[in-house]
Amino acid sequence: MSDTKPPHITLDNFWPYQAVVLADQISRYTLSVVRAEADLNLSQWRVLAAIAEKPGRTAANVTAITPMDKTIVSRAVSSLIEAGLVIKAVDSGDKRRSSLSATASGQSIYANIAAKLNEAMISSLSGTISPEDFTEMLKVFSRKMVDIAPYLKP
Amino acid sequence: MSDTKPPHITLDNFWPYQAVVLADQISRYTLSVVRAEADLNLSQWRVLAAIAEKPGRTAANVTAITPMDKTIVSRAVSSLIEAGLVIKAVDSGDKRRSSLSATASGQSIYANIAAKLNEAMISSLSGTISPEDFTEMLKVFSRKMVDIAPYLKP
DNA sequence: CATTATTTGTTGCAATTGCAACCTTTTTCT
DNA sequence: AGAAAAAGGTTGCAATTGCAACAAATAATG
Repeated sequence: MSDTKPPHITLDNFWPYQAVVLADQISRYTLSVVRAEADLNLSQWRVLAAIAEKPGRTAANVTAITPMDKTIVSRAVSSLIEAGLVIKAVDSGDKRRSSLSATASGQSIYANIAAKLNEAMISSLSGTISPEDFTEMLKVFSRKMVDIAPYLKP
Repeated sequence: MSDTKPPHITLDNFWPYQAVVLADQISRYTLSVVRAEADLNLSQWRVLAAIAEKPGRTAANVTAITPMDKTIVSRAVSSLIEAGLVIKAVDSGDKRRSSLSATASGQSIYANIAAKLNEAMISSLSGTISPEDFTEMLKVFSRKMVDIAPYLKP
């Protein structure tokens, strides 16, 4: 289908690498906000966000939508519970799983940080690209992920 | 300028988070290829790539184009030298810096892994979006991050 | 020129992560 | 039903990272 000559690949024109660099910047920025607003690390923040935005998720659910493995989620949940931001309720039908939800305090911290992150990201968009175009780009991004997935779990 | 109602943010519609998830998948896939082809970790691979694609770079140069801090680069360079993939030449004009370059063995490993990664990523794009469009998209993303940068280094 | 500040790179140490092994509870298979 | 396999979580340990403190060399300043 394509007989285009293989282009010379360097880090700065290899999109997967650029995506990694970008994500690293996003993570560092996020971490700085999270640290300024609460005593949490990035993993804990991600788990709290996943639970707060949709109460009732189990650890496995959180693992599925997150770039963390179950080890990290398990530890993050423990510390969030200890910190009083999350509570765990063992499922009555299946004693292996527990549904997680944020306490009032957890919800409040989540809402506060989410608002700050959202504001920063939104403002970074203004004047560069329309929200519609950006949404379109995001869809492409997501599709990429699906395409790449088969390579990922060999 | 904008009085659009604040949308409800969740992880799956918050683009910075999606970018992080995508990057994580890319990194994991890259690591699997790197491990299959050489005895290197991700940091070592990134440093090797940076040096092999443009010989003469210093550790500071590598740090600048990479999502790693100088600590990690320093350690990666040490191990790459020890493994015989990279050599270091102290700059005659400025004895603090050393210009780095890949040995024949380092070049060969680099070329091999880069080709495999490139092939996989290209094929993952086919039929969804052209590499050019995708690169364009990434540029927009990068510009975003430049906008955010002021928030980043407080 | 002497002193102070910057740049380049390295090292120690604590925090975070990744992997594998493991325990329980369900599910599947015969 | 009973045995084997799978799912949901947890824990130990080694590898990797991040941060701060340092040393050495060069640049900047009075």
